[in-house]
Amino acid sequence: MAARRRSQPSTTRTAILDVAERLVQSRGFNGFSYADVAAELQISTAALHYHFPGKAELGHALVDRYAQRFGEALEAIAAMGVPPPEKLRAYADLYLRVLCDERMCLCGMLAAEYQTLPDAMRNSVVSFLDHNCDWLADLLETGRSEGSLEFVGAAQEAAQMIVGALEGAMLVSRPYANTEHFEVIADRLIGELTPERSPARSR
Amino acid sequence: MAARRRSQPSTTRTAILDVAERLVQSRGFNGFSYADVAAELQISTAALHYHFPGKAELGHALVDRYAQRFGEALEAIAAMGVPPPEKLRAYADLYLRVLCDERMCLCGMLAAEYQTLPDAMRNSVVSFLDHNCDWLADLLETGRSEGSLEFVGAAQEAAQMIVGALEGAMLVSRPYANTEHFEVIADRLIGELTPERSPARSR
DNA sequence: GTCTATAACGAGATAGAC
DNA sequence: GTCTATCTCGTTATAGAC
Repeated sequence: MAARRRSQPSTTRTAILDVAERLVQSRGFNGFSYADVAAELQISTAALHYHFPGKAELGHALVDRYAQRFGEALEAIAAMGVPPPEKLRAYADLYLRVLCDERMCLCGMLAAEYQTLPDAMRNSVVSFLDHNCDWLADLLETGRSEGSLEFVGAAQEAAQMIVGALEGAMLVSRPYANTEHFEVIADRLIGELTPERSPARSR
Repeated sequence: MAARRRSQPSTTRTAILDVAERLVQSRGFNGFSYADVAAELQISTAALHYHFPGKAELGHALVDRYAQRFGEALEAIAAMGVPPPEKLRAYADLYLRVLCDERMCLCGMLAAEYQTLPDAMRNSVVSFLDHNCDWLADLLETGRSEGSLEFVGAAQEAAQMIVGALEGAMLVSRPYANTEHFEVIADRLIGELTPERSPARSR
């Protein structure tokens, strides 16, 4: 029972985070309200304020939880025991899975609203992007040294491009309400990093 | 005097659009209010309602004007009498100039907030993206047939990737409050489309 | 065209009972 | 932990005077 209490961070708190997360990812931090979350959970907004004193605190908890989960997903991919190109594909699939749920990446959404965010949230958004870039740069460098990935210049810069391009792919895909738009971009990105065994036509 | 009146769509109306445009590009459509615009122009919100009955109408006017200006910029580039790679660079520079002003692309911002937008605005955002893709696909196809640009697969798909990647580059660059992040991505994008002999980096 | 005044509503937040 | 009730403020919008 003690063990259970320790691993149970209040079921309501988690439910609030889950609903708020989906709302922010689909409508933006400035596009949802405590009332929206409360209505969906059939509780009062006062209950929300018990768990999260203000919207800023809720937002901060959201992005921190998201970043932690994403970080765990990255570790899982890193541990996967497949070659770098497949890990790169698995990375892009993380984004695709979010998009399939008709959501934008939480931190991509918050990046758009960056200038209106509380300070604490801003820092967490930048940390998320940095962490992704670092992880990717490491993967890219490993792949290049093995010969399984090909790119010019610094791995950090190639990583920046991948993160930016995937976030942008999600951004422009959602208005079309399909995932093909995203997949086309992800495929091209990965294709450009993968050595060509059968050279493409070029004059 | 008649000519003047014809080419003068009310100086206040234009001023409202200018201020609102900047606010939406920096804070989002859900992150600004009539009061913000009114305060900056030192007029009342009632005056705003005279020119634009509601926020939806103002938003629609904003995105339509933006799309028209962007379209004119594309025509100007198309008419430039330089080879396709330079036109591609000029295209990326359109985005860079927006970012230098600490703004997101208006339609990129609205794409993030897409699910909260009035219908009329939604359609205009999609039209903007489509127009950009079509224009780029045409440029890419021309470049490939000339041998000045290189890419695999359909021009439409390569164009989708460029639009998505540039929008994403703006998105992730703004939290870093510099343009280098964007420029790194733009340079890589262009570099990948340019045959090896001339790396041709500007700056 | 622009103003003041105000209505109508929603959002974020707090107090205090249970 | 959750509720009801309430408060304050900001936002959108309208009415009517000038």
